[in-house]
Amino acid sequence: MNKKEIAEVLGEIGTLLELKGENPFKVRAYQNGARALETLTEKLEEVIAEGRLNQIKGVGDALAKKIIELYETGQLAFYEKLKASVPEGLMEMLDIPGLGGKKIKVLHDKLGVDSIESLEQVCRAGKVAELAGFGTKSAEKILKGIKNREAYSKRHLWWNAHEVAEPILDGLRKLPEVARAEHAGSLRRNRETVGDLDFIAASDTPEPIMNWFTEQRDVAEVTAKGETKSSIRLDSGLQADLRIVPLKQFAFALHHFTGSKEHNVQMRQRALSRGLSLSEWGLSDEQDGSPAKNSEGIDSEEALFRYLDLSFIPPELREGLGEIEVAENGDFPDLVKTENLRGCFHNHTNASDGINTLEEMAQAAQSLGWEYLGLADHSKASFQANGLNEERVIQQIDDIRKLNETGKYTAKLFSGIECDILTDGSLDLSDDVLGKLDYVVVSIHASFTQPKDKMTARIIRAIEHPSTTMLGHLTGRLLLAREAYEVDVEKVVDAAIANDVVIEINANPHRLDMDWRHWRKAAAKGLLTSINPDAHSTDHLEFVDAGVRIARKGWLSPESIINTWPLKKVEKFIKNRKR
DNA sequence: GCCGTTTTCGGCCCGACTGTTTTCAGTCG
Repeated sequence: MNKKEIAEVLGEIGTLLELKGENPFKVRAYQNGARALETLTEKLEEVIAEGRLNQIKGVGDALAKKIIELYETGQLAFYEKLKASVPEGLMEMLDIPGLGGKKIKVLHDKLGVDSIESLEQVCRAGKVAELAGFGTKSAEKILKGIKNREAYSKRHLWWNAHEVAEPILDGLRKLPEVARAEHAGSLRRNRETVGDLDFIAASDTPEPIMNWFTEQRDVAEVTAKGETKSSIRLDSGLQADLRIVPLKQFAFALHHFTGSKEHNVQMRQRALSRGLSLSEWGLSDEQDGSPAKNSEGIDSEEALFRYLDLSFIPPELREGLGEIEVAENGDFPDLVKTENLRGCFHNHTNASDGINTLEEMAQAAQSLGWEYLGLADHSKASFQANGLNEERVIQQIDDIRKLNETGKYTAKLFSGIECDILTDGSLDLSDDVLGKLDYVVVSIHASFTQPKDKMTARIIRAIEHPSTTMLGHLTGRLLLAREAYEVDVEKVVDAAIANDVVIEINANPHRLDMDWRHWRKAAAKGLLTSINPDAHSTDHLEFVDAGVRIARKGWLSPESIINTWPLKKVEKFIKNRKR
């Protein structure tokens, strides 16, 4: 079993133990162990061979033994036995709001509930309301949760969540009682998907704000309403939380609710190591609870980090992945901003499956103030997308050359192609035609189910083609819709570096591929990227903003991103790429 | 189950809200 699969098993053990009513700290130990494996950058094989498993923070002797058993045999007796002792139906009951391990255990032990169906039956029969610790409201809430569980448990694309969140934040800021307001949570951290929305507001008079928040249009349900916190469920199924704190606590609350959980745990541990307790309300003496010395002046996150001798950690880096160690020793790289972009390279026109003409795309790029735009329509194997054959490619090269010569648009147009990587790793167009293009993006659009080693070799062969400039959407994933295909990312990254090939950040909000989790390490090894919107219309060019957010999340600064480079430098780069 | 200038036991991040209870457990983030 590989690292990822083992981490999944450990995580599931945690859930199963939770359902058995085990010690919550033991549950967390398994979850921590799973996470430690997921974020392990070394090869698991080597760590095991060198007997260093239990040196990983969060992995002790017990977990190390289980990891080795899973790694060597693909099975774990402890896990099999545990799984057999918990009805499968209990796992999915955790998705129902208000039900956690303890309540599910009671329902199972007292009423024999072993599935969502049987849970619904006992609720309707009035048996749940009679249980100690439950009541009529609990039963109603469970029934509602069952009815809506698909909508409630669904995550949302960052792009869509952002569209919902923006007007709410604007509305909050316009209220006279609100001194400051921000969004927090995974939206602020630029995660590719968002579970719910978090808003933080500063005010001394929370009541009218809470009323406004819970009475907005599109509110399907108010699930909590208090002085400092309210929760609503929107018609889309998306949940939104609002916290209101006095202005003095705003920085602490904003930091706290921005998270991540892992980042917060580490920050609190850092505070504790200095005899201080950190919460959303401030910093206090761990012993007597009095406010920490000189902490009353902390009115921004910058000041909070400074107080703990850390440089400012940008929100998107707060994932508990080593950012605190870096902040201890100095500053972060100068993260890329949307205004650093001077163009982009993976765009379609109506020659293949885009909806706008070449000229409309050129005009749109110019309106964005860009210096250049690369056109990369599909190649002929993408028949469904009206891909271009050799003849049409030659024609388009000519069209682009002529349009450039008219000087009609200030943005220089590059002629490229999004060339299909065929099943065996060869490219879909003749070498002769590929050689005539300014640049070539290579992508996979078919045969997604090849085994990992075959898929990896296929992509690497395409990378090694002398005309290849960059690799498009590395894993083919569609967020929340289609899994990535199996591929050894590390090997592909190494091959790209060895061949001077760029790996794009596909900025389409459904893709955001290659994943941000790989970029910090890959860029440190020398990999370059291009933030590409994969635009199929002029409107789609704005997707680059989603790509910039992911690049920031991957710790990238403009030097690693070729479409932040000036025209001359980019021209030279893609020209020199041709071998 | 993990971890250790409180080191092999006894902690483990912290607080709000709900629903049930009548002082608090469970859930959630």
